[in-house]
Amino acid sequence: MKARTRAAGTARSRIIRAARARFASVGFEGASTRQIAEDVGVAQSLLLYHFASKESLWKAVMDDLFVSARARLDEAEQASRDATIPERLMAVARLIVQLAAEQPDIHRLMTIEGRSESDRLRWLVERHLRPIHEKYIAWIRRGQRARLIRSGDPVLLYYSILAIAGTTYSLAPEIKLLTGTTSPPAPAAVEALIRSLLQIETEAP
Amino acid sequence: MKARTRAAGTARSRIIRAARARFASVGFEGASTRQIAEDVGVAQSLLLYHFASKESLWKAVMDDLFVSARARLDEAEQASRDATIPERLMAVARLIVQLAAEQPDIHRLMTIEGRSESDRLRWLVERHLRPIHEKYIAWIRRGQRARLIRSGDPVLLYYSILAIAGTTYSLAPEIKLLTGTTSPPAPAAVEALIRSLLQIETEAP
DNA sequence: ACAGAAATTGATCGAACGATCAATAGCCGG
DNA sequence: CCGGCTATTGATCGTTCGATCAATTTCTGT
Repeated sequence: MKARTRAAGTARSRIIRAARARFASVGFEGASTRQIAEDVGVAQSLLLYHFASKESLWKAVMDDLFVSARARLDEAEQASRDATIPERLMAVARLIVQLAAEQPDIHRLMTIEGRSESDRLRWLVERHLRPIHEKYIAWIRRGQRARLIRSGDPVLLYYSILAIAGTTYSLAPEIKLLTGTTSPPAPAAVEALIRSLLQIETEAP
Repeated sequence: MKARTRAAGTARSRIIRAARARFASVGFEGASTRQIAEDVGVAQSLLLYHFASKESLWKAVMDDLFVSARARLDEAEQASRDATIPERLMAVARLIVQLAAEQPDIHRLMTIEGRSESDRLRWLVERHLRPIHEKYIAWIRRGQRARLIRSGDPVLLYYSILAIAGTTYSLAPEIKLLTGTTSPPAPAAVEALIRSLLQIETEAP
């Protein structure tokens, strides 16, 4: 059992990593299990041994992504436990920017899936997105009631944060072609933009 | 000749419209010419008669999209000819928001293509994106020199405008599933967010 | 060392893919 | 009313897709 998990783990995780990259660049329908298998260097039939179908492989990729993301979000929440609501929100936003910069595939995968009402999107919303999003949208509401965050539809504000944080890094290939710039913007610059957007005053300690 | 163009026009344009929807929802690789043909109600071979290949169909979709978009952008520029740079930029931003709301497929298509460095992206950047983007990025620079727009990387600011304007409407299915909201945010609310982002003072006439 | 379970492979299925092409239907100028 | 072009179709090619399965290698517990 221990050994099985370890042995399968390495192959499984290599498959998940390759699948994440493929799904992120050409979408679910465009990605092929054969191409993913070739990326990893294993037989195509091995993919469907570890994951019953292409769809369960996709779900495994998403689970893998969100389990670690949610753990880090919980950390950030705990670390900012004693701060004001706007600053707690900015702490979360900072982590979101950081995650987007480290793994632009996250935003790519979500924008690919979020645009058409599919069964996969429904699964993703109920399993991962709702628990995260509803919490932070509630935070925005609290901040607005205290007049510490600009007014306006909290959902719109929340998705704008995700949009700014993600787009900058997920569209890096386009920006590179357009400007010739090789290195993407620093997370701190993106964070400052989000602060402007929410009209949160910079702390003056 | 006249009759050919008209007769071909209707079929051609119906194919382009259906192809745009398919490419926007499942990406280039995921879309199939057979599925598009079925949407239109014509034979699959007709697609490859009007457009030599799947790739030229995609290019025709993009041309169709950008020709009208650029015309409307030119209009907006002309109409705001005598305003200050920040207000001219806001006029353009307002139109971008409006376009994104009317045709969310635009943003979907661009975010699908912009994430991996493909020949199609190179074609898109050189043919359509560069002429548009470079102009407005230069506008942002001018506004910053006059201290009328917040400082920071102009490219980052520009892509943030596109991100906020587009994401709100292109991720409508996700937002609908998450919140149950049926109607997307009003363009005016999105425009106000962009104004906050750029730290452009509201006109006080 | 060996039995049994787990991991991995190669062959193969039917379906769908992009593309090609010959045949036909529809139209317009004369 | 017909001759010539255009638009449209249906059949078909080779390839690739997701999936299944039996055979084989690799590992593990005893």
